[in-house]
Amino acid sequence: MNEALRLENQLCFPLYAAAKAVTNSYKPFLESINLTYTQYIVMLVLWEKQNITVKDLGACLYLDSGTLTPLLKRLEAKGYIHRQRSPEDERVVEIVLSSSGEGLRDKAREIPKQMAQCLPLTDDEASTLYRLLYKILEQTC
Amino acid sequence: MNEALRLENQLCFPLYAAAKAVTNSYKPFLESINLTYTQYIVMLVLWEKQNITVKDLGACLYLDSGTLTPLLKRLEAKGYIHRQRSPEDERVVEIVLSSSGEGLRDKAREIPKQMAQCLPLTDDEASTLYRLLYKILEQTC
DNA sequence: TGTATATTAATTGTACACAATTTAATTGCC
DNA sequence: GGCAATTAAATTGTGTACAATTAATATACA
Repeated sequence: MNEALRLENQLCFPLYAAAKAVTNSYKPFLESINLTYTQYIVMLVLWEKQNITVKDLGACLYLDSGTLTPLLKRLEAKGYIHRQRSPEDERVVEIVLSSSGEGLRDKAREIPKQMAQCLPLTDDEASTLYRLLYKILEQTC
Repeated sequence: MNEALRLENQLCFPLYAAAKAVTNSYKPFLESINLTYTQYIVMLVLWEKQNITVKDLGACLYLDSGTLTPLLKRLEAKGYIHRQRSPEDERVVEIVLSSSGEGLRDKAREIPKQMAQCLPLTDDEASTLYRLLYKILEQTC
């Protein structure tokens, strides 16, 4: 028997499944502001920065233009952002928060607290998990 | 300013991003046996069980028929599995490992070790992470 | 200056994920 | 036995993800 190939001996699987479980548990909260999970993390960046290029957004979120371009067009269609070519460099697309997107921030304010209540972790466990996940994110080959 | 909405204060984001990073780092290994990551975890289950219903497979892996049905058809097209309706209950589809799928196990034997070398975690860190992730998986509302 | 190289988004194609619905088969209950 | 309710997959539709290619623009440098 090959113990190494047993599903329960994999670390990747609970990581994969827990990530899906958590993003799914956001859905009821995000539905009320008409966002998917990925759209939500894009809005998190824009609520901090007001504007950012597609390239930098991709670097922040580990997403490429194949994912971002259609997603940003959907956010634009919902009126939360504007997309415009940079006048200095026509290759660059700037994403700018609209006033409607800015207003969404107030409605989102309670979401982190509500989500924290969904997660069955103590503060210590959450900070341990946070540290280990960033270690993976920054150093996995 | 709303600290709670800052990207760096979210636990969900490193979870989401690390899960993607890890499944992506499987790609070079899985390419050699012509599997995607999700197909790989399906094969892990079949290498343990030989056969299983679609329903039970979905319960193991937290996937529904909308994901599994087309994925299993692709695995069948590659010759790794057979799909057959149960004679006792025609609603049920049984997934059975083919001899080609069985043979794939030998080629997969080294993958867990290779992946462990990609992850920058000590054994202790890995087991802590494992425990926290299963806690999330089993108890998140 | 003109051209090769590099950079940035967009596009194309494949493969998940999952909600919602549909279809077929089975079970429960009178 | 007959019909409502339930169950299991499949289907449909939307939205990621990401590799690979393309198109447009900018830069470097001979």
